[in-house]
Amino acid sequence: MSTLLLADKEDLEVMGAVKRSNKHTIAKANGGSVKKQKVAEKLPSPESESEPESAPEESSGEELSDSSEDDLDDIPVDDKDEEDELDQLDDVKEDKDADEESDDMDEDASDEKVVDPNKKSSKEQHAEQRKLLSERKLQRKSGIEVQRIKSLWEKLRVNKPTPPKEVRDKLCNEIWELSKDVIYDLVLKHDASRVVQTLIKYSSKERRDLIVKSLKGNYYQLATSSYGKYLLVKLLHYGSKESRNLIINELHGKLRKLMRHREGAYVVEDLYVLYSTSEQRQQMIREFWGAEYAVFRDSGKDKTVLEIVHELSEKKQLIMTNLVGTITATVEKGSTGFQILHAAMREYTTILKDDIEKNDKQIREFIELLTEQFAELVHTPEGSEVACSLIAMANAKERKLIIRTLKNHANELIKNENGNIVLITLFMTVDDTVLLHKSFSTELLTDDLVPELIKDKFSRRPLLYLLKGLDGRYFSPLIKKELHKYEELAYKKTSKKPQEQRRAELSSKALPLMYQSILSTTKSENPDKSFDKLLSVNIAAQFITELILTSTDVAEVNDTLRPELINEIFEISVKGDVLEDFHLINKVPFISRSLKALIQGNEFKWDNDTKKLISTSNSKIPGVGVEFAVKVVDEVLSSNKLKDWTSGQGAFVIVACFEVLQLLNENDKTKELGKALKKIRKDLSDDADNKGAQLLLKLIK
DNA sequence: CTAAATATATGCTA
DNA sequence: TAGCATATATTTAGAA
Repeated sequence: MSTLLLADKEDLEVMGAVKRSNKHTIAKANGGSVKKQKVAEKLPSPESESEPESAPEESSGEELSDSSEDDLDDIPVDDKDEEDELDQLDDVKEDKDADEESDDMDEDASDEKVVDPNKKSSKEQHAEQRKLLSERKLQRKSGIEVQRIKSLWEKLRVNKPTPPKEVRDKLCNEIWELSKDVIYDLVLKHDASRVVQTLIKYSSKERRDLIVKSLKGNYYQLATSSYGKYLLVKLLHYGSKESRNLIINELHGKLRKLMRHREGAYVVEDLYVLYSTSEQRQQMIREFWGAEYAVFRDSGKDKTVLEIVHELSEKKQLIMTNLVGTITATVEKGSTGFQILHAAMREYTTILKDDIEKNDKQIREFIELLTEQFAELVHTPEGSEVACSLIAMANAKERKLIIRTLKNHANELIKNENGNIVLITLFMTVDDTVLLHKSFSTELLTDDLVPELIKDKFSRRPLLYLLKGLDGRYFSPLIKKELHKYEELAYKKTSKKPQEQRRAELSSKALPLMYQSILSTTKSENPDKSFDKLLSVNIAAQFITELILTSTDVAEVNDTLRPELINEIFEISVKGDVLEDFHLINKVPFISRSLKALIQGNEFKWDNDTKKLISTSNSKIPGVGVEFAVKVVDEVLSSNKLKDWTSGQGAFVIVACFEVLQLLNENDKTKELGKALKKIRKDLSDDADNKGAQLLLKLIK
């Protein structure tokens, strides 16, 4: 029943701290799956109604009979009675947790409702029962101590006002004196283990270490206990390196069993994700290789699975069987989201990839096992790696099924740091571009989503891939290498279509959708979703520039969509008074770069060797390049704003225009601009801090 | 492309 | 042991 009785603020603090300390990598990704689940379990939604708290007589024995700990038999009932009076808040939570946890409870609860009106009349019954139970309680192991400790604890844990430190320390010391010899009798009981948790929280390092030592030999039991597991997690959280090491080593060899255990699996997951060093993680994963590694925890140390597998061929079969056994059991248990499992899967996948011909049967089976759960994989780095590798090795039919699963999670997939890589892998490997487009592009490239997607570092990546391929500007060498590996793997068997053709097919379908969605913001009623808000975000503006500079043979884009978008940008960032603070040029420094990019278009680029602008052989894109430069110059000159433009960031825009015009021998315009610039030469030289202005001076010499 | 900035891991000191 | 400093990897910005 109530596994989560211990969920109080302390637990949440632990989780919070934990999340923060891991924000960059795994835990963050994990937050999406495992962690969140747990927190959700612990924090029932406030709106759900609170059940009648006092447990009715009937519900006592049965619900506990399924509990594996004999020690626990009748605790929850009497505890409940007590707790009701002592701490209503907590109990509301607890009862609800209990409901979620066990069906029996639900039934009991609904029974109660019927009885509820009679509650008052049963008061005496209650009193009687309470007496009975407290007698029984005293007979349990260390019963007397438990009673006294608990009453002390009640004083300690009141929250408002929090007891002053001296009082707290005094209470802690008293509790410690009472409990130090009977720790193990306490930790498996739900309320008593809470006492110990509080004790740990307020204790010194030495005392914590003592607690850890006194529980030596009992950690497996603790991990598998519904109540003890929280204590164990607290020990890990507050414990020293040595304590953690002691616990990890004691659990080593039992991890596989723990992973299959309802409670134990969570402890192992926490241990792996939050409380172990990378070396310890490797050690934990090795245990999944097989008995030899479970017994000798250093066996195979500093070696990769592949190295082991290559050493002895008979080991390969054994390790594979062991790995897939644990993985299958855990997946079937419904814990596909566990990160430690993802790590095990990665090991297995590494072996599979090693020889896709010989491992064909296992590959097919593994893919089948995971197809329906694919969305659970993609949020962790390891899981994402597994997902990408499997997609690469899957045949057309399997890919189709995987896509069907992922389609339902397209939004989370593209936004996630690790998930977006999976989407790109799909874009790079699946030949059926019609299916891809239907499953993802039409889902994602909507008026609502696109502005969001292009503002985000991760979610814009798949879109950028469609535009530019694996451009080094947006894809770090590491990621590129990874993606190329999947690509290579995919082309060994399933994928046939030339990469550029695939991307062209996808992007020609996606481009109009992107344009339309971005253009829709110019008509948005909501000021927060307006076009200029979008342009004010650096990476969004950058994306829009890339979009415009992507050449295509889609007529709709060339004839209407692109000109429209260019015009919107022109209206918003070139027209108007550049001296005003709210003008985009002043508000968003990046805009001048975007404009410069548009002025240079695909036709020109800066050559770092000759330190000059040169023409490129790229196909010209209508509306940008010199065409845009002329448009800007005309606007600036005709409205007499040249001086305004050259006095700030805008000067770089004018520089770009001048260079482009000069290079193309557009003599009339160049002369016109040059003349105008010479007129304000003095202003330029006065503006010594403005590097753009100084560049202009050099140009008109 | 390079330099600066930032994030991350690791070691060290009080 | 916590906080700080240092070394190192990765990301981001820069304006000849």
